[in-house]
Amino acid sequence: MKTEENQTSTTLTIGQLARAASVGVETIRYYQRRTLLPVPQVASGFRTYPQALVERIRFIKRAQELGFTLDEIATLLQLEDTDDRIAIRQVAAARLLQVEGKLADLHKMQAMLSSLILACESTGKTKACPIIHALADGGGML
Amino acid sequence: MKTEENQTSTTLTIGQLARAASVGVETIRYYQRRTLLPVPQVASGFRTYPQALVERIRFIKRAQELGFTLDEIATLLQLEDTDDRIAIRQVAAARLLQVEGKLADLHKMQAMLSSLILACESTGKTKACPIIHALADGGGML
DNA sequence: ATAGACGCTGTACCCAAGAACGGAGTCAAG
DNA sequence: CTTGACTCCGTTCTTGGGTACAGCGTCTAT
Repeated sequence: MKTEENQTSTTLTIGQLARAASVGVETIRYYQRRTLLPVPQVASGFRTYPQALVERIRFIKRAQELGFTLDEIATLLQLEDTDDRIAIRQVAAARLLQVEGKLADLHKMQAMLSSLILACESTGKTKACPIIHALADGGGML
Repeated sequence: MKTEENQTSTTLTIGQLARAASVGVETIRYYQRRTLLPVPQVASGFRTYPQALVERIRFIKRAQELGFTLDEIATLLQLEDTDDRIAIRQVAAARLLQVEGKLADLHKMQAMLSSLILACESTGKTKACPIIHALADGGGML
């Protein structure tokens, strides 16, 4: 019988936890170093991890998908317990602002790139390539 | 009389070049290592840089503002001489695709964050904070 | 009892684009 | 001739989020 199915079933080894949460073992250790995850103190031999940590890791991963940094996520995890809605919203709002700033930057880049490509396609070879030209002396657009 | 104004006026020291192009001296050396900039071979004492390099550095900086990596910029600088429009457009188009991919990601993040913040503001304290809740069990949105 | 699969600790490495530093050489002015 | 500013060269540090070892200990099935 395999270790996997035997083990009291309420606790996991780090490898089982990693597989259950679809991350690498090294990732868990890294989160422990960052104190995003607790390090169970068991002293004898190997550590045993409660299954609740699977959800905690998923929390972290979902927050990352929304662009939160691990530092911000650490804050959110602390706020999770206190249910301090205002502080939680502040973290989320700060993140939203960053996202919107980045969006604005990228929209500008998109506009310039696509217009330069278009200009390059429709310009005859008599003139210098508009893309290079724009970069070389940034005539107003940049 | 200061060194600055004396110096044959067609060439610059690395520090003057850096100031003229609004970058740090270290940045110029870094670009030299990356071969984005030539290293003038002068042998005796200090190197002297032609003023044309100011424009070359500005080219690099403008391209960076459009999100090109230094590797892509190195390619563009090579293509500048050959005027190979098709290759230039390929580089620009590849960059545009990346920008658009990132834009799509950020739009999703923005939508989720703003709806979560709104939900959190309008939810009474009887229920768990929707932001935390969404991260904790990702009910469909994530 | 032993092989092989895991776990533990600590350290180093990856990416980009520089920034920062230390020690030595050089140059111009007073 | 000394001072101060600059240059050169090489090396290390930074940020974020991990990954990859190396060298050991431990657990478990056979």
